[in-house]
Amino acid sequence: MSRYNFKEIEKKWQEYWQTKNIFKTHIQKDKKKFYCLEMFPYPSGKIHMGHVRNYTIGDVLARYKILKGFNVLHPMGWDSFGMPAENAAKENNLDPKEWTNKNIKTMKNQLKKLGLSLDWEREISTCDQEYYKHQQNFFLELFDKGLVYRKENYVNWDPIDETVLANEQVIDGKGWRSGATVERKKLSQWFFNISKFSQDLLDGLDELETWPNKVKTMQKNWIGKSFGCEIEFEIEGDLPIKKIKCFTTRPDTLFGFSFLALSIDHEVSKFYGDDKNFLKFKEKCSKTGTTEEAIAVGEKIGYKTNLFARNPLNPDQKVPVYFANFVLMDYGFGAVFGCPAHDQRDFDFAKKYKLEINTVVRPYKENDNFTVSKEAYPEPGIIINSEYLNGLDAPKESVIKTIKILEEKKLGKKKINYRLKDWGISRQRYWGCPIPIIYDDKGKAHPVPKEMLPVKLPENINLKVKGNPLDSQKDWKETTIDRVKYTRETDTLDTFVCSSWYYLRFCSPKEENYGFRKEDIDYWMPVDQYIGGVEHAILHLLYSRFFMRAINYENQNFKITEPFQSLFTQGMVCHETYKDENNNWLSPDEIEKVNNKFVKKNDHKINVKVGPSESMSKSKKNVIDPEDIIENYGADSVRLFILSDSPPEKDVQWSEQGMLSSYKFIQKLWVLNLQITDEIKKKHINDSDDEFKKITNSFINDVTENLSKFTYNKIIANFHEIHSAISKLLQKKYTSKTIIENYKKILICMMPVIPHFANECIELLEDRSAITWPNINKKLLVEENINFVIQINGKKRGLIKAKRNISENEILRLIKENTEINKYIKNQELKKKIFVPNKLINIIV
RNA sequence: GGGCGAAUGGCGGAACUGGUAGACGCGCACGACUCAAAAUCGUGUUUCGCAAGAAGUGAGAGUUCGAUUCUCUCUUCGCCCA
Repeated sequence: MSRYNFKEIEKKWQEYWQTKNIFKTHIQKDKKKFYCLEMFPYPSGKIHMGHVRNYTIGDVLARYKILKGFNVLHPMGWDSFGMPAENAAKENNLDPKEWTNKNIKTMKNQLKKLGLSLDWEREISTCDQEYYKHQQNFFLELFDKGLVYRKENYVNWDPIDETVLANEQVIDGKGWRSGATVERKKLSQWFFNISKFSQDLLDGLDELETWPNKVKTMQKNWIGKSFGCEIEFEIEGDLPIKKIKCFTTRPDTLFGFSFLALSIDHEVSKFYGDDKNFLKFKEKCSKTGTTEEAIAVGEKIGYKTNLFARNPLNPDQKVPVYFANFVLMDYGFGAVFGCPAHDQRDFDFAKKYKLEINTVVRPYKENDNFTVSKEAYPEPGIIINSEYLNGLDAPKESVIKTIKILEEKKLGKKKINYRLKDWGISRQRYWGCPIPIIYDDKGKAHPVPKEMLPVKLPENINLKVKGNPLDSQKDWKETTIDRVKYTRETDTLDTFVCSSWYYLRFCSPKEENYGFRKEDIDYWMPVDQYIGGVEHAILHLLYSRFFMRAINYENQNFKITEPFQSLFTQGMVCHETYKDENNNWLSPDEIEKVNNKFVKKNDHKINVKVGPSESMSKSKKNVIDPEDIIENYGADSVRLFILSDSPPEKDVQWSEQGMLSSYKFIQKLWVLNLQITDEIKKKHINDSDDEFKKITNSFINDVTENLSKFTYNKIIANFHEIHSAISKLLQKKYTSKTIIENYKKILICMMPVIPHFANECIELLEDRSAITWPNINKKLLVEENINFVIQINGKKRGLIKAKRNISENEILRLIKENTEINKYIKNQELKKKIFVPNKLINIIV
């Protein structure tokens, strides 16, 4: 019997799809569209198992929708700007562009070997000037709309490499490459005014019914809407500052006020520029780190000014004003009022500087004499020691009431605050999209005239210079327009900008004059199903949602505001980890199993410690190369395995045995296929065609249902079930018509998962009827004979085979006849019986 | 510290609105084929028990005729934010 030759057959179909341009898409107004998009990869060199999983999940859906008759847009491209290219180029003396394009070529080949239903004619690459010129144009559009601005902002500065570091490049306060202590440095940078859309981005989440709740909650928290009040404190002291504004969500605790804390960057700080002690304090603050986390964990320290703030609700009370390291300039107004009794951070601060701790909220269970002693009480309760606020339910009633009082006295006003900060888009790097801005000799920023776009990234430049390479590229940096000299902006755009609109570009990948054509957007958008890793739950998705709004702002380019109708976040691919006796990581191909023990290959004396299964990563050496697997087992087997063991949203454990078993299963299906084609040639008289039909029908039903619910792992179980069901069926005799008809339907159901195999088998059937997703016959799903469950006192005591819609009395009669079951009831009083039609009866005795 | 989620055999995981717990796969055991092994096929596989039977979905309670599913308390783990 011939084995299934996956190499030959997969190659055959992949060539067929390519040469016949099967997956090429264009607008067909008479057909329903379906836009299936997976997050495009960064061309790092080779595809990894995470890609295989992501793109297989998407491909199953895309192929299913094609079979369902949709006009499916399923594109792929490359998120090709970014630091790895620049780093690799620096290390190996290469051109980032060459390095990137080489990787793209390799990875494209690998993706093709997976047999994905992609329209490669729509391929885009963000480092391509045909792509980024439109991005520069969008930047200028947003600039014109006032959604782009420049301001001074702090960055992580590596003083040795003279470069700006991203947050993830700062490890324990040190530069990842140089090891130098990272400094805070102020740079003038460009920002997108995303915070203008805070409320809109929050409201939009409600529309996204099919997004995972987890992602929506994460976005909600990130936007961080809080309801509170802006209070102006009167200041006493010898400075020209007479008022300081501050935002609080708990104005109701004002009677517990005991200090006012300011950020070291607050405008008041400029009056302390000559104060040596303050400068020392400021330096100490910058050492504790700038991230919010570092501040939360680190010691709370303060610097006492000679100023005092008056309590607006209690004007006789004056409290000291401090600079404190835990107050951030970005949030509120860079000033917070301290209420130690009801905020742990304020409490710690008050203890340290021996400030008053006045209890103004008591727990519901306590009486009015309650005082805070060992730790702050931030929970809800009843207001005490606060004159006219006493007795109010805090914070529910008390906050609203206090704001009302403050507003009446013109001391403050209601305010909604958002945690979401504007999006800093300047990156001091070479390998990114140039920002289309030029500066005149006075340093004023001007947009590059649109007809001069794109601002091309210069090639063949020296990356080994310190700082931003573009900065030292004089002939590029200096430019003359209309005989006026300008210098170019040397920062490039955050690569998140590139991925914020690529889904629009896929609709019109070849359009030259603008980023997209309205007609294309109106037809294809929104993305019906977006699939990717949960690690992009906040930034990428939020930025994309912002970008749609920003492009649409002031000129309605298109109707929709949300780019991704549905979102699916898949889990990671994990693998066991291995270490030798010296705790060095070992890769799976460096070990083997001998006598039930893992030992090192080539040296069986070395025992291998098996660690927990963790997400595949090069550093832990627990990676499996998809290319090797495809080479050895074929694409269909890999696709089958990557879907089989776990639900797509959860992590999946890679297992060599599981992989092998998927491969074997395809071989088994092939054997079955040969049997069937053989059977078709014989001319039987029908034995029981209905049974074949029925089994096929319920299989179609199961697969269709599992497709719609994304429970792809259960589809693989369905495949196994149908395989064993048909194997049994073939022992009976059927007409070839029955077999062809039903078997073809089964193969069609397999097409989304194992397309090469299923297409080959269908071709061998030599049946001319159309290939479309089979319909489900609802009537055939109803079983005539059922297993009726008999429970005595809630315990299962037996099954009775019965006809559908059997009556209660009939079942009771059958129970009486059944000695096995009857023995549990005999001689006992019948108290109650519960009858669930077609399911069970529970008899209580 | 806050938010969200999860916990089911030796392992990955099924179980529709509360109604037969353990589908399907891996692993394991036994059998067939073979001189033998691999491959393949077949049978079995929650635990205890020879059996009848009993127990059983992280722990403890509650609602219910009936709970993996609903409610409460706790434990552990994961993710995100701080």
